[in-house]
Amino acid sequence: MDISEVSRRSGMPASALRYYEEKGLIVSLSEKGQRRRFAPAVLDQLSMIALGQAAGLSLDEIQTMLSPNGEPNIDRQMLAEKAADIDRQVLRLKAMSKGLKHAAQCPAPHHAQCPSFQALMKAAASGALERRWGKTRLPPLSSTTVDPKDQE
Amino acid sequence: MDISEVSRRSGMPASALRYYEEKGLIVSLSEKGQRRRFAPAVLDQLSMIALGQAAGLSLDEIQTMLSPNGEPNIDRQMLAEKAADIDRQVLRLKAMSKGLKHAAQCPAPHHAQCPSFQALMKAAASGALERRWGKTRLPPLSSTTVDPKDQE
DNA sequence: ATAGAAGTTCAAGTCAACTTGAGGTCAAGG
DNA sequence: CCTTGACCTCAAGTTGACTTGAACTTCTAT
Repeated sequence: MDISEVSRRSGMPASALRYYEEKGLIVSLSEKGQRRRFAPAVLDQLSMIALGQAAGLSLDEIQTMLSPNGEPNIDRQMLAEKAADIDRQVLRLKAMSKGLKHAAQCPAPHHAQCPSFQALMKAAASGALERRWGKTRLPPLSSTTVDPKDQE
Repeated sequence: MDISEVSRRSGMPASALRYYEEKGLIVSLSEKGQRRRFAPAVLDQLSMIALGQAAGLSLDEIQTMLSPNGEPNIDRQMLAEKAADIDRQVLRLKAMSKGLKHAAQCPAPHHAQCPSFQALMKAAASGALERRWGKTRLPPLSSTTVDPKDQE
């Protein structure tokens, strides 16, 4: 498969594929300067990458999970920790979703002043604010926002 | 309260507080060039900001949710969409957590080759890959990684 | 054989959410 | 009075994951 086919089938832009290869997350056959050719298995790997990203893992983390390199026990440890992180994240997200759903149909003129919204959020916030999670930020996660140039 | 007290009580660095004020997420009393003084309510707002971030909202989105400005009905709509986004994200995260937990104690030498891991991941990936979520990326989310300078 | 579509490399740009640094102000304590 | 330290502003730097552009090469189809 050439890069355009992989791009088409995976949904990822060719530039991203080159970037992943440069980072060592995927491999391509043939020499440098020549056109890349990919084995079909690369599609599975791209699924894994996308999934890992959806779960909040960095490319570096995904790489250590997928590549057959150094200590394998550190892996297991790390995986368990990541799973725990994700579980905590799930709890926070559930609370937030609940709060947002309430706010979406709350009769109060402005939800920042709505007492029950405040109560929900305050409950949810305990634990969210206690510690700041290093550099951990969450992005827009806008499924509904599809800016036009993405469609090109 | 002066900025250092807000910083201490909220856990956010002073630089972030200035940044939030510049962006219009919080307000301070007194003139420019003078030292900032904050009303106690700012702590609640900071909780909301942190919580919104934990739920994957951008500062811009948080701002439109919190500020008493333009159309209020666009708000409701957006809130409901965000809640739905978050629910979808929860599903993906649960699948990922499950997969990771399995991988953490899977007997296969390398989980990329473990059949049941692959099955789990493949199931989870359906939907994660179908569409790419605009520019949506997820960050490290490392609760366990506390780099030393954060403690300073 | 040759146009042009599609590929290549490498450097530089982008974006969000901050942080860091330089240089300046101001109030209080010794 | 003068130093110290907490504060101020404004500009520039950081990080991760890519994207974009320029300049060049290589397939593919006519």
